[in-house]
Amino acid sequence: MNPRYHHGDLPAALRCAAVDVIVEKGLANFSLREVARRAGVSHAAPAHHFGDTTGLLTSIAIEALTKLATVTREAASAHDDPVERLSAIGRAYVRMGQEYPAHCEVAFRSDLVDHSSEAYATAGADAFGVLVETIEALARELNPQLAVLDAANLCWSAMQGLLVLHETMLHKTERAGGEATDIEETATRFTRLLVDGFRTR
Amino acid sequence: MNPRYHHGDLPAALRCAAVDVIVEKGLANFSLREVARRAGVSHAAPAHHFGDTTGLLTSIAIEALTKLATVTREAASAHDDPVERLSAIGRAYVRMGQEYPAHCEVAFRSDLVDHSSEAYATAGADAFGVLVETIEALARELNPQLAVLDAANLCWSAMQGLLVLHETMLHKTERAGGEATDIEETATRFTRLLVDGFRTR
DNA sequence: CTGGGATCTTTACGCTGTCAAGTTGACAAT
DNA sequence: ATTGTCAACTTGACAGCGTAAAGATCCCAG
Repeated sequence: MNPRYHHGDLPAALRCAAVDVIVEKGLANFSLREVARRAGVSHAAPAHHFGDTTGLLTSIAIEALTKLATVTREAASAHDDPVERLSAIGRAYVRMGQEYPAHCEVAFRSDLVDHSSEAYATAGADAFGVLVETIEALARELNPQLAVLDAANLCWSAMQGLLVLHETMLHKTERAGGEATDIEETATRFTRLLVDGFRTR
Repeated sequence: MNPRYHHGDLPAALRCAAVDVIVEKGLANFSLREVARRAGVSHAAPAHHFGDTTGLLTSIAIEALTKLATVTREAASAHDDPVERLSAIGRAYVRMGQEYPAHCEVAFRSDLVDHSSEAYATAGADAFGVLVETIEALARELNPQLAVLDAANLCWSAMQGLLVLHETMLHKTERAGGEATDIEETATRFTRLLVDGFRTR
């Protein structure tokens, strides 16, 4: 269509290459030069578009949050019952963590992304909005006095924590001779515990 | 007492220097050479003791988990009521995240620490044990059918997520014109929600 | 007092991010 | 048609980094 200098859309190509690098070599061994190499451009090209490693990773984080909003919104729309909706959102969250590990690894790393970015904030707010809406519906139906924002933050924290700690949890149960648990099932059980609480009812 | 080559205990000195570097320049700009410089030794000395960046950071992660076990155990022992105990553990967890940010930033970063380390696994199991014991007591008193392991994992995930997301949460409420919330208070409210659930009782 | 192993230093190499300066292409005004 | 200008890269150079190999220094066992 509109080929610019050498590429159609170099920033997007660089984002893809970056994701590949992260998946293959890990975030610790990530390098801008390697990214440039894979995209077939000179080593300084990324800096021109993103300025910085932080710039490139922030761009990926924004992609991640945008996709997260889409995925959870879809999952939520498949159910009427708010509890089911919440459960579906949780599953969608951790499923995305499996399907796009690089994106999710970057999304909330405050040392790697530019938190003052406007686009990052709005994308995050959008994704969080899906959760808040669902919990508002849940509150309307099950508990008008529920502190909606706290509950939403707790859900988010729980799923985020699950994503980060799942590997550790697996190692732990493995050591104890237990059976490996699927992360989506765990997310479902977490949701049930969140809604019902630890006490008997 | 027993000064070896140049130091009394170089590995410990290196760990301290590493923590300082992380606090000052962030994990992203961490470098072994800088650590060596601060400890007053040659740039290759760290490698001799820890082999690798991963080795040094794993060592710090083990310190973190050990301290976490101590801190939460202390906090728990101050209360009799298991719900209060759980709440105190949560507060202790996030308080440690504030007091030892470098340690906590490293502790669960699967890309930076060696998960196959024996010491790391046992330290983690010890810290987790405190939580499990408390929740077992809670289950005995409030709900014999509670899935203790799930509940413990959920608590851990929630507090870990809170630690990671708290900065993001602040940015969010700030944008919405809300008041800044203390992380320990948030942890307390999270615990209450976890125990009571989202439904009315 | 004499080896030998542990602890650290020195030297050297390739890779990295960053900066300054140059090159190339597209397009608008003249 | 030429020129000017701007964006999109490339090229070259530099200091800092991790790592590995080889040398120096200390401690202690025999």
